[in-house]
Amino acid sequence: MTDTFSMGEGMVLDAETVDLVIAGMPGEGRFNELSEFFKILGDQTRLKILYALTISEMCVMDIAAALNMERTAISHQLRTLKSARLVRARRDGKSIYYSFDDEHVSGIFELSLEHLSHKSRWEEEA
Amino acid sequence: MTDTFSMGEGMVLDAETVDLVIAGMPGEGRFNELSEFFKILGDQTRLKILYALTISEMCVMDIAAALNMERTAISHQLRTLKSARLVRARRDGKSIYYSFDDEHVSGIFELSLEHLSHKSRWEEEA
DNA sequence: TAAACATGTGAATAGATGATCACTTATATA
DNA sequence: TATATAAGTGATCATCTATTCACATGTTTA
Repeated sequence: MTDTFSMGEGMVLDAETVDLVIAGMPGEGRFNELSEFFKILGDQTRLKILYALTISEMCVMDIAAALNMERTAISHQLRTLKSARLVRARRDGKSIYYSFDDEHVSGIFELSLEHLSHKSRWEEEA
Repeated sequence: MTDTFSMGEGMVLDAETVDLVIAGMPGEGRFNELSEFFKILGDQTRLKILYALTISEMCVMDIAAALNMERTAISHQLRTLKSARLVRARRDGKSIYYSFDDEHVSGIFELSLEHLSHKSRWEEEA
């Protein structure tokens, strides 16, 4: 038996593995960044906006028209995407045009799309 | 002026782009799968569990000990991860051991970790 | 079989979130 | 400058979600 106490939480079965996990565990801030990033992608409206921006930079009203949604809803989501530095805004007259903030981000996004569409389990069950 | 109506929603500035986006837009189900997948990854506890499982398969109490969290909380999240087919359960006596459901999933996960840790903006601001 | 152990489950609660509405800001133009 | 246009903002509301608590299920072993 390798049972032992750890972190004042109670018995563990495999103390060695638990210690390994704890030792290698990334910091709290790291997990926070990661989860925040995925949270942003965890919304259909935002995903659709990002998809639209892979076609071309677009102004708010055109995005709203393409997604058949209210402008304010799009505006709110664009604000979220902008805060997360996923998209960038550029003013041109009365309109404001949005696009991916950089290729790095659009890269991650398109790569995720690719991997998940690659005949995965999620596809099978649709 | 290329202004025109589209989808009964109102004026658009660039009808061509809007139509392009609409034409190429993946189905609703597709976006649903995608957002569901990212939603799962958009939680610190679940990310930590997944990280732990990259080290080794583990039982519930050991995961709870490693993350310094209550067992029921871990149990609930494991249920979520299992429903999403991200992890698999294997009973061994009193314990139930969890691991990644397949390499495809752990691949996506580790790849995401890699890409985001690659000196991205999120790192800079931490 | 009874007790101990590992995990699962459902209800409850607090906190987060997305869409909508009314309103404001900013720009262009008649 | 007054009006129209495009977008942003703050409050509200309905919904969702992560954790906790009390308890149930399933397994081992004394």
